[in-house]
Amino acid sequence: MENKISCSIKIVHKDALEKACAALPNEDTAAGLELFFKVFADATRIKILFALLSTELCVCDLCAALDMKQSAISQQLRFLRQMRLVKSRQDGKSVYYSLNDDHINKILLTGLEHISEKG
Amino acid sequence: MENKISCSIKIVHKDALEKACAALPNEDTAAGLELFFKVFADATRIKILFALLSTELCVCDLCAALDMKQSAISQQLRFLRQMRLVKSRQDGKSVYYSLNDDHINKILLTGLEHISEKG
DNA sequence: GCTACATATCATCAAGTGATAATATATAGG
DNA sequence: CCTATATATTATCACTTGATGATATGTAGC
Repeated sequence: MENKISCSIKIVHKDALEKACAALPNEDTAAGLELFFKVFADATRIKILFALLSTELCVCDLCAALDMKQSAISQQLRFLRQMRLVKSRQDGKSVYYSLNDDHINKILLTGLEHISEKG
Repeated sequence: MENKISCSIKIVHKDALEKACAALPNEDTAAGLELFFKVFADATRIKILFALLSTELCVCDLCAALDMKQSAISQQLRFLRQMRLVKSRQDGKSVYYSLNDDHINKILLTGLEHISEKG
């Protein structure tokens, strides 16, 4: 029998299963991680963040840099603002966006390292 | 005129725009980063990775630990395998999965740090 | 070969996502 | 106040995604 027990229908490995369950994050943590990584899981948002790494930019600048429609940029900026990754300040008719999180650079670099390692 | 030039319709900031464009990743890099982060942008995959951090597990174990259908687990495992984040070995009728990437722990920790900082 | 079990794959479907066009809001200048 | 510009918001739509059920593949024991 080694370390196997019957679990309703299937056979599972008792010790391993207990370890696995103990290692699992709770639902809130899992959802939080999912949301955190989702922010970076989109090419448009990634480009916006890279652009803002170099300098503060208004919405128009981002539209020009990414060659995308203003509404699309604004929508992604709203998401990034809600996630507290960017902040905005108004000056005249323009709204200037800049990064609001010191870790963004590190996070993006982690990703870059990873994809450069894989062929 | 400060630093503004006319760009087709809108007004952009020349210096800032040049910096932003220079900072942009190319399409391949952006797509690679998007894919990389997408792997972690799903609660089911996150749970699988956490579970595998603790020990090697067969598909059945993961189904039990996450309380999900076998086909759903297998699909996510296939994706993780294609991304080279996990590897599998067959032993009898079971297939055992384990992590195939040293950075997974670090990446997950980065996410955990980040969400714990935000209220 | 037949059966039982474990895993993989496939088809389907509901939900989420992101770009677009259209519209609304806000600001500056006359 | 009226106009032009900049940004935000909304509705729509095509596309993606992830879970499910059904089915196929594969392995072990008889």
